[in-house]
Amino acid sequence: MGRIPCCEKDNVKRGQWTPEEDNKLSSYIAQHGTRNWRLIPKNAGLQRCGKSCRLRWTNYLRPDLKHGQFSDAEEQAIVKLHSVVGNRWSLIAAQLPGRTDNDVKNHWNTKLKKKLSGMGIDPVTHKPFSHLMADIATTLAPPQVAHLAEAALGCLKDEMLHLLTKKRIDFQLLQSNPAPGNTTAPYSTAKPEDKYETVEKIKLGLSRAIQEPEMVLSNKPWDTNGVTSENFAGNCSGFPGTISGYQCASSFGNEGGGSPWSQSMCTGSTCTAGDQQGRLHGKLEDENGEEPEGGKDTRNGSSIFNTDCVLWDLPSDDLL
DNA sequence: AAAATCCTCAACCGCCATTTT
DNA sequence: CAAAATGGCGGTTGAGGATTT
Repeated sequence: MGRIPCCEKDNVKRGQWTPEEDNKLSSYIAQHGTRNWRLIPKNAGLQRCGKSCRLRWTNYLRPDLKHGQFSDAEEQAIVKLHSVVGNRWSLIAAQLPGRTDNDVKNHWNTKLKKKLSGMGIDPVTHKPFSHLMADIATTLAPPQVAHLAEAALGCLKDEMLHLLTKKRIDFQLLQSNPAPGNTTAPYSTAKPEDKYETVEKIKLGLSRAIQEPEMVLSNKPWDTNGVTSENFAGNCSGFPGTISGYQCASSFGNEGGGSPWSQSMCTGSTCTAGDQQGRLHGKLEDENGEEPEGGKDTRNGSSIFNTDCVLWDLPSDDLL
């Protein structure tokens, strides 16, 4: 019945590969190829699981792999593709010659996610955080929106505190040369207790917003009283700090008024992962070996955060 | 200079679809 | 057709180097 196990689990070496092991594996594969991973470690004289050998080969030893820094074009491609297919690392890596899914995943998790967050863009949806808040706000009643707004501002404040306390020297320089009209230094005296308080406020605000189900309105206009998207935005715009041009106020309740980035990457409800995922798949099916449009597009020398970037324009009948 | 913290990335884990027996 | 292995994938972990305190 079935097939024999790929390896004896308890007689297998784990952990980092040594240069000797790499040599054995590389030379064996150079001679015999990668037909059967179960047999490869045995035949190559390695005390490794076949799966471990496959990973080592595909992620590190393959001669066609690129090692080293990701270029701007590669980063831009990853961000674009991620906005279309999400965490489908193998699909994304397939569009980046010489990069593995593991490379792409690691780079995303350690660098690109932070870059996007730092710009005020949610790395999951690729929408500005302000748009997400507006989306949520439209489904909540005014009291809940107020709590949510408070929580959101708390989050931003907390993030600013973190940045400012980490980059103390920069902040001190800023204080000695305050920007015109900005005479306040709201975070200069921030104490750990303040930060803790903020976190507690966020938790409280969010839980209050969530724990009022009876106040949720269904398709009911609620902006005649209390907090509206506009005055929520107004509150937000009062926050001393916009992130890379993403003014909270300019995005709220104004789909067309968002950033160029948001327009090109995800424009409100038109950004549906399933739809565009299919488009990518259609592209991957292309067997003529030509570089996809997205690939060319990413090599135009523009920066990763170039606001002119455009998603692939592919036929919608190529859906998955 | 030492300790603590952060960051990167190779490697592993577990799941799922496919393949093989 | 069923059972079990394989291959592939995304998520997670942890060692070790870098940076900060």
